[in-house]
Amino acid sequence: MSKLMILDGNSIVNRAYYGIRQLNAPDGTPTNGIYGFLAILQKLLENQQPDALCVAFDVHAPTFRHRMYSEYKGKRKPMPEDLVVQIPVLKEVLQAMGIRCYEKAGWEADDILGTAGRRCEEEGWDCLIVSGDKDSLQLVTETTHVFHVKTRMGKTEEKEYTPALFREEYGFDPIHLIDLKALMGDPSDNIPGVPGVGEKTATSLIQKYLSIDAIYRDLDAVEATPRIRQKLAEGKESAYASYRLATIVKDVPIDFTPEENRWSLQPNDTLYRLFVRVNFIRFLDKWNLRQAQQPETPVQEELPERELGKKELESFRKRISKTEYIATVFSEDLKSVSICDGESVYEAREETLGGEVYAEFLRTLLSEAIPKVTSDLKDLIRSLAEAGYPANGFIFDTALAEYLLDATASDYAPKILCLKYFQREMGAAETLYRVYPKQKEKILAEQMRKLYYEIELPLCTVLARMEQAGFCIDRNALETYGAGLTENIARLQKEIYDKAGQEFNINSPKQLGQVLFEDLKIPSGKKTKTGWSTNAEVLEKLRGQYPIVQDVLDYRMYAKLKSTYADGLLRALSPDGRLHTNFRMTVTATGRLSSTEPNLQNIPIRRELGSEIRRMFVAPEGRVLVDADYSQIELRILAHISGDEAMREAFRSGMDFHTVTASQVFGVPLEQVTPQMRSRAKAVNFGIVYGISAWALGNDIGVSTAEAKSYMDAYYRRYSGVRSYMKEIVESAREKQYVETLFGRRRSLPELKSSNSATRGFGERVALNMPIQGTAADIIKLAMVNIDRRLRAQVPEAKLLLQVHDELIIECDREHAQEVMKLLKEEMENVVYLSVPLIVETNYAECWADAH
DNA sequence: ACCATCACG
DNA sequence: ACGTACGTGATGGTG
Repeated sequence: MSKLMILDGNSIVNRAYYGIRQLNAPDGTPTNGIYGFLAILQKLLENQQPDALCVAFDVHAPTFRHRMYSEYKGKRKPMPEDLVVQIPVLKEVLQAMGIRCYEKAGWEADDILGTAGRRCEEEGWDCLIVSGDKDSLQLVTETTHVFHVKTRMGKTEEKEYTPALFREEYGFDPIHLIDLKALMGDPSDNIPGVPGVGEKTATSLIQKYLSIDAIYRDLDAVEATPRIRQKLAEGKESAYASYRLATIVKDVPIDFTPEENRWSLQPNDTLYRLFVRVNFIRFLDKWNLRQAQQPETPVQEELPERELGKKELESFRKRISKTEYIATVFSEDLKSVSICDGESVYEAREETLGGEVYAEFLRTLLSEAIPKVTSDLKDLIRSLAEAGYPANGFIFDTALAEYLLDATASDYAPKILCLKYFQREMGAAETLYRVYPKQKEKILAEQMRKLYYEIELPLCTVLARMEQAGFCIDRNALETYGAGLTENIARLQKEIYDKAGQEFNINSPKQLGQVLFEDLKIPSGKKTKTGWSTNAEVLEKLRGQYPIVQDVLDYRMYAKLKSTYADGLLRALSPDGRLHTNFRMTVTATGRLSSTEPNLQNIPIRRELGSEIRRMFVAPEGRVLVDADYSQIELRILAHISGDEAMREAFRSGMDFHTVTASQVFGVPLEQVTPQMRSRAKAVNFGIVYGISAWALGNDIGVSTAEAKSYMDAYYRRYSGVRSYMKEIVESAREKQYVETLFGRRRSLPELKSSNSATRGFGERVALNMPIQGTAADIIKLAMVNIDRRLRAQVPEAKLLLQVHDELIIECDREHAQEVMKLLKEEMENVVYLSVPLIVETNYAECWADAH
């Protein structure tokens, strides 16, 4: 049998809009509703594979229901403005996809869904109604199912309602949903129902009597309290009116046949251009859309492409040494490179030219004299260095540039940039050649020259060297440590099975939740999302009362250390006995680096057992590790940019900042600050940096929201400059749609325009946090560039190994340790002058644990 | 592919 | 009435 799928357009786009984060087209118009709609549609197409497809929309006009009942509100609250503007674009997209949209003045989308369902039944089709609205469940029959989509706690839940499933949940047939609504009403639509009868009463009445007709046929026989019977009697008219309002119409006068909606996706140029325009690159790939024709206004013909032969090499060398710049794109194995000089695209291959000639060609190409643009420069420098080629003359990295221009984009590959800048596709080398001048102009116009040319670009070389150097690991010690963990895991596993009286997979939160909170009936295992929450915060509270919970906590700790660290790091260890991480420069929204394969920025330290792992991060014989870390850099930056004199003074005094804060917030002399007061003050300080709410703070330190609020009020009284700064930065962000660091790094904040209060709240917290976290990132990056330069001149054997956001680790010969510590402290503390001192603590030892 | 969890600053 | 810290990455389980 054929199947038609019909979507309730307004309700799905609403779910989509609230379900995903803010998203904008390059021209700044919001697109999250459309994107979410298409994401839902794409998933549905994959799972349901309908033969026919269409969408129903509400029309903004009074319906027969309004005429029937003047108070009728129609669908819920008005659509937010930044979703309203997306609807025409969504319809444009649907049209380009060849999907029919139905709407009819005087009826709601629900009525069109009902009509579609009936016509399908008449024609012998199955029908699947997709909606985020429960009203349409009254339409469920054996052949018409309702696919209900809802978003809860940030995730989407989907359910396909059959008559059986509906009965299971409600206890009566789908058609009687109308009777239920007739009794209980619907405040959001202003359907009155029977005053005084709520959901519970209404549900049990309908379960027993099925319909309002049956109830009113013999009201005196209805089993209910006299009071309820009285309400029912008084509300009879209202109930029948509500019944009519709640009934979905199944014969809207529209032309509709399932047949006319037969559908499969036909890629076409209009759709392609539309997706490029709104930057839906993901769907281009997912739906295999390719440019079919040349764009109507071609930018320029694509450049001719040819392979370089041996004989041409000499003249080619001369040619490129005279051009202003060229773009180069290397294959991953470096065995070929394509080059664009603005007139042609050339391909040089080791295979054709021969190893010797190709190598010689590369050496020329990589000289300082030939200015080159590329993408992912840091990775290229590292690959080239590992193959024995020094890389010189790279003047621009398009991915890195775009990261400064748009820090929250997810992909900076040439292909993506090409679509973004030229709305078409071309070869990678040609893309880089053409994108470079445009990006450079923007970088300069946005005052990012220093950030780009003096921090990010030079940092590529520094990071490439750090990755290549790698961190030396004591393999034997790590293996022994891992074996110790294994023993403990086995012991705890046995213990847990014993106490639970059954065997199960402790690593499965689902099974664990089942065992703890259902089988063992441990109480207050509240907090559900997709089941029981079993995280450390929850278990911590039950630990004292239930020995098995303590075992689970221990088990978790050992299992984590074993899988991620002991086994994970050993797996990543190179034959040279070192861990070579990959620093990623274009990932974070704030300007920080990230570290992968392996991540060396999250090696344990907070707990004793975990921090043992840092003993296995060592210096080779005769060498030491020098560790330097900024003390309270983020709070110092806050003191600087907020201009708060009290806070600045606290840092200038050189005393422990959290203690000073505690003394001021709790109004006691410094020497009377207790450890608990200090720790609470510390939490408040952190909260301020993150963009605090009293609720979250209270939750974090285990006091009531009211108490947390009193701390915050005291904090703001004492540091009033911080409060006014926080106000100002959010205001400025709202106005400019972005925030920036001291060095001019930006993060755009479309979230602040959202009509969704949660999204807006997020935007506000980001506005508070990004300038602080980002400035700290800028500062340490600049320090790294300077340190690297000085080390190479002054202590060439010393090597930077690792950066962990506010910490640097260097490996050097033991006899240079003092000199390196001095150099680090000097460079890090004086990299920039703020209104408060930057303080760096240094230390050295043979392993990371002792050096920190 | 996505979630829950947990490691870090 | 709701939903709540900021920024990351790796792992094992699950559908």
